[in-house]
Amino acid sequence: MQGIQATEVLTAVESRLNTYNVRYTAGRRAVIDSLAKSNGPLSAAELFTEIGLAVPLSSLYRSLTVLEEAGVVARHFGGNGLIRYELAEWLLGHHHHLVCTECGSVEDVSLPLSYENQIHDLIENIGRINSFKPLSHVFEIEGRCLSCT
Amino acid sequence: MQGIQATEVLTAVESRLNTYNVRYTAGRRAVIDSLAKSNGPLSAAELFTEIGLAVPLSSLYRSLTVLEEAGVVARHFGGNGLIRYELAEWLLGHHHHLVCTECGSVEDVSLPLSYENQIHDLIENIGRINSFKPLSHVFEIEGRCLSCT
DNA sequence: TTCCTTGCAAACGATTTGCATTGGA
DNA sequence: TCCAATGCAAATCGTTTGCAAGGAA
Repeated sequence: MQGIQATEVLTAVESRLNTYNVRYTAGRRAVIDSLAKSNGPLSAAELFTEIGLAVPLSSLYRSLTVLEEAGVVARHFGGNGLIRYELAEWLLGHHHHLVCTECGSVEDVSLPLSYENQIHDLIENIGRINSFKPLSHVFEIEGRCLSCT
Repeated sequence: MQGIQATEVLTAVESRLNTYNVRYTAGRRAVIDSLAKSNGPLSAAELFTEIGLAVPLSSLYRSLTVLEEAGVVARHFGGNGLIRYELAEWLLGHHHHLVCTECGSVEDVSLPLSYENQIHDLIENIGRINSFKPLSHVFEIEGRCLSCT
């Protein structure tokens, strides 16, 4: 994990929201806390049950929108068509996802640097071949997780 | 493109649907024709305007469901959260997607075999490291397409 | 006839929005 | 105080379904 430490996440988010003039309210804290605890991206529904019914769904969505605009949360459109949310890359570190086709869970994985370099070079070459300017990429592995084997 | 020739696609689909006892009706033909002409996956809405208003959306969705069950069409959950449809891999050949973050278009790309091998090996290794049994993968490159540069 | 397919309209789940109220700086 | 943030209910979007009518074997 090249991201900052878990304990630092909260203060990092707080200062970032300050510079964006966005209040760090209880509802938004609850979202950040849940995402920081999770070891994979969560859908709105998962966050809802996770947080408890204290925060209504509509507020949850509004929090997610605001937090995304402030750059502390990232949307993630993954296999199976669900929208999931996770902390932004500068907080969490660059990573990829293992998606279990059985139970639907999504787990973060960090790859060894040599693997990331390989992927990076591949993408550069593909972009060059196709006159396409690559900015980011989605690289997910689908399969069976340990508990679903 | 390791898929079969475009002219053969239609007859290949027809014989496959026959073995599945699924009729190859005008509406379904329209779907297959549009997908065969496209050089990237299409959403239901895109297919709708593409085909013309002759086929109502609900029938379009039903066609897509049937064609997917028969294995001639594949769903694809991509960036920006839209569900897009494309011909199955045995018709189209294995490929990846270039997703334009500007205009939202998705273009198919076939990679040189050596690249595919690299990706395959990477995935195998990652699976081994994480005790995760890889079955398939999503590898998409996001960036600016030629006309949006 | 019999079963598959279609069209329309209504239902549905996920997400967004309007508006009046609350709460923090 | 004042504006941002919230809660609720209603609206919206993409997709699915019930049901009755149409069409092929």
